Order: sequence, then C-alpha cells, then structure tokens
Amino acid sequence: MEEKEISQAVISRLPRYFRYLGELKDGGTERISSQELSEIMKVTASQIRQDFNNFGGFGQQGYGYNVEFLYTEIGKILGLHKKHHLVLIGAGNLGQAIANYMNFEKRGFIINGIFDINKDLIGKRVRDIPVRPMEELESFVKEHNVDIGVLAIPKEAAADVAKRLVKCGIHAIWNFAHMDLNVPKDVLVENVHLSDSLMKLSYNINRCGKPEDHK
Amino acid sequence: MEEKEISQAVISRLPRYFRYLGELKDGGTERISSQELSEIMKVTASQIRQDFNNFGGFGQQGYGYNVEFLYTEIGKILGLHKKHHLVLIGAGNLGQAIANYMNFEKRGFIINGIFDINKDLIGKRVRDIPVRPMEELESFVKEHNVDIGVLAIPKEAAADVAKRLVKCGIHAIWNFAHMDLNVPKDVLVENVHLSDSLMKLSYNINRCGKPEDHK
DNA sequence: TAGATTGTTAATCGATTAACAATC
DNA sequence: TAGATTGTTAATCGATTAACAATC
Repeated sequence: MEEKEISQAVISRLPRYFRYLGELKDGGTERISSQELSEIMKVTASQIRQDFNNFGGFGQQGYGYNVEFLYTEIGKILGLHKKHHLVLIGAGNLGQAIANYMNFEKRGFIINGIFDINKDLIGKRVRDIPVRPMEELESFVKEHNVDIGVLAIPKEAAADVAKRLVKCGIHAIWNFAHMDLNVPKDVLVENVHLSDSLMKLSYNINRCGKPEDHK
Repeated sequence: MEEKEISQAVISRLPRYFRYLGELKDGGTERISSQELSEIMKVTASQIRQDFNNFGGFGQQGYGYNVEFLYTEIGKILGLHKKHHLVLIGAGNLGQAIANYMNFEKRGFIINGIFDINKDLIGKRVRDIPVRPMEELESFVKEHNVDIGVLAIPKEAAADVAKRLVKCGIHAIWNFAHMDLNVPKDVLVENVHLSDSLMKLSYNINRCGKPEDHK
C-alpha cells in the first residue's frame, strides 16, 4: 500500500484535535461536522477535512463525523492505544514535575525508572518510584523494555546521557534540556525548550504592544 | 517606516539562533558566515540570511556576521534587554520547577509573585518568594507592574484564572495548562502543552519504527 | 583589485484554502 | 428523493531555497 508521507504540520495538529474531541465526547456530543468543529477550534473546515483524510475516510457524507469513533481513531494514529515505557533522567524539580504531571499514565505512558546523579536523591521515591543511581541506567533500560528516555537534566549533562541512552537501544528522547541533541538519524527527539517558548512570548510582547520598539 | 509583518515561522527560529550564537560567543568565535552557521545548525544558509534580513542588515559582504553583535541584536529583537515581571499561578510541582528553572532571571524574566489556592502552600517559600493566596492576585498584579502571567495549574482552573489576569490588565500569558485559553485578541498566549508534545513523539515512534502499524 | 559573502530578487516547493463532484 | 456534508481536486498563498548582483 502507498505510504504517503504525512507532514509534521499535520501531526502537530493531531493532539489538539484529540483534545477537543475528548472534550466533546465527554460532553455527550455524538456527531460533529467539519464546519462545527472548525468554529470551536478556530481553524478552517477545509483544513480539518484535509487533515483527517490523510489517514483515510473517518466521516460520512451528509452526516459528518462520529465523535467517539474519530476520537478513538486519532488516539490510535497517535499511538495511544499502546503502552510506552519511559525512563526519566533527572529527579530535580522539573523531573519531579514531569513524573507527577503524569496523568500521562492513563494515556499509556508509564515511567518505569527514575535516575539521578545526585546521591541525596537516590532512594527517594517520586510517585512511588525510587530514584536510582545513573550507574544502573543501562541494565535497567535493557531489562524493562524501555521506549522513551526523558531528559530533565542540565544541558551540560544532556549530550552524554543522550549518548548512553542511544547506545543501549533507545530510539526516542523527550528532551527538556536546553540544547539540541546530536543523535543518529534513526533516533527521534522531541524537544521542549521552555526558554525558547518564553522568548517567543517576549518577542510578541515587544512587537504587539509597542510596534516600533526594538530599534 | 514600513512595518512588514514578520512570520511566526521566523520568530520561532530566533531563540535557536540566539542559543547557538551564545555558545559561539562563549566559545570565543568572533565572526561566522551564514554558510558555517548553516552547517552547525543544520539549516540552509539561505534561510539564515533571509531570517536575519527581516530585521535589517546584520552582516557585511565578504566578511560574514560578527557573532557578538548578532547575538546582542537578536537578544534585543527578542526583547531580552528589557525586564519582564511575572506572576506564577500554581506552586505545585510544575510551578516550582518553573520557578527554579528560572535562570530565566538572567535573561530579565523576574518572578515577582507566586500564588496558589492550596492553603498548605501559602507562606511557603519557593526560591525565596513566598506563596500568596489567590485573593491577593489582583492587587499584587496592579502594584508590581506585572507583564506576564504564568499558568501552572490544572485545566479546570485555567479559564477562570486567565480571565482574572486579563481583567487586571495582563496582556501575556505563558500557559502550561492542558487547554486552549479563550482570551481577547489583544492578549498574547504562548502555550506549552506537554502532553501534545509527548503525543507527537508517540506518533513518530509508531510511524518510524514500524511503518504500517496504525491500521 | 580580487575574493568572499552578504542582501535581495526570482524560482520552487509545500501547505492552506476554496470549490465542487461524489455519496450518504 | 432532496439536503447535507464529506472526500478530493484545483487554486492560492506563503515559506523555503536557489541564484546572483551588490559591496565590503
């Protein structure tokens, strides 16, 4: 079967669709047209139909889309019907926040292990998961069939840890460190660069507030 | 003077340029050509020159760009030469992580106040800033000339708090809550949707790993 | 001056939107 | 069947890349 490449622009929108459809479903809406959805989400109906059609026909002419079905299908496309096993590197504030924020768990993202170099943190439990020393990383990853490495460590340590993760077979890294990782191209990296995001906001404050201000 | 609108695509790239230029500067590099930078950053030299030229000529033919100058200029464009005053709403794990992660401070982002509904947290100090009760939000914002509201609270509370922030004059929200905010169009919202990011990663794992797998 | 590299225009590519025929 | 709304093709728009003249 033809494997038409789907653009990252489309993929970036899927979680948002998923979110809105989840809310509609929970609110008891059974069906929705691209037109209605476009008004709620503030995008064009055309884009919605194009996006969904990348994955085959989810709708029905004259009817629209079944909310629950569409929700489930997008969930599947996003791989949320499968379990993912994660290790979290870095049990500092951010690491703990990620671990706790994790009602991700109900979406199939399970933190198997937490690691840190800081001896004071080792043995401590975050969300009932003990913090382990970095030395155990490799053996742990291999034993537990880990999918995803989460980097919640300072940028100084990130390159080294990423390398270790890749070496023991991890193909996906969720990177909160303040740098770009240099990994083989079969390794996926999804970055969350908080300061980039804040700078973008800062730019727009400057611009929109007082137009000519950066001179 | 003509105010040509700069696309968000360009703006999204500025923090990354800023990051790399900072590193080059710290590493002692004085000048760099778009060609050299393109190799380091893995983008085209053409895009680099186009991006910079949105803001006027930062380079010099036959020479390239002065790293320090370019770094400073992009910093200014991003508004990093000005101080920003923030209030953080939500002193849970994520809120604390954000507050502590804040070597943002050296970039001019100053957390003036931290707020929470949880009575147990009130009075507690995060980074030496006391957590205040939500009742004090409005008066605090007005007193301290606050620019940016940071929402590190559950989505259930987000809409309401956003409304309160807008009402007392805040025009920029850095939103970590798991929902889109509905605000007047003169209010800027920069979202950090962690779960959207993780889902994107999940999609790509499914796709790249085993091509035909979502059926 | 000659060589290098920008600034900028033109060409290409991709993504979004519009339109409409297919069909439920 | 008639009305509604999708799936899909065509048109538009914007962003990226290529090319090259300007100039340091």
